[in-house]
Amino acid sequence: MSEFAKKVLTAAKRIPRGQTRSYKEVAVAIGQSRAYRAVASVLAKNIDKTVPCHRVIKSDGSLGGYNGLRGEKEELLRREKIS
DNA sequence: CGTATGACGTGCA
DNA sequence: GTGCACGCCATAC
Repeated sequence: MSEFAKKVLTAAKRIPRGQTRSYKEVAVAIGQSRAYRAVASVLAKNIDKTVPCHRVIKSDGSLGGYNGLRGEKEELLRREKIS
């Protein structure tokens, strides 16, 4: 796994439960603020269960994609946020 | 090695 | 406020 991907996954793991971070914020967190595109690509191809990638959303607050694991990103996030 | 694609973001109409 | 087009980085083919 590339270091970049590792950083992305780590950043995602650092996201507190009940909260969300935008792809751009994650990119900035790993030191590559302009790689938010790559962040999305990495997360898309690396569906790691150890990573709460469902907490990573778009900057405007939209859920974005999240396809692989459940497909119920909305409900999952909602449950975490409300709790 | 070069081209195309994607869970995006920002700007302009 | 919504929609379209361009730009960005890394990965896949």
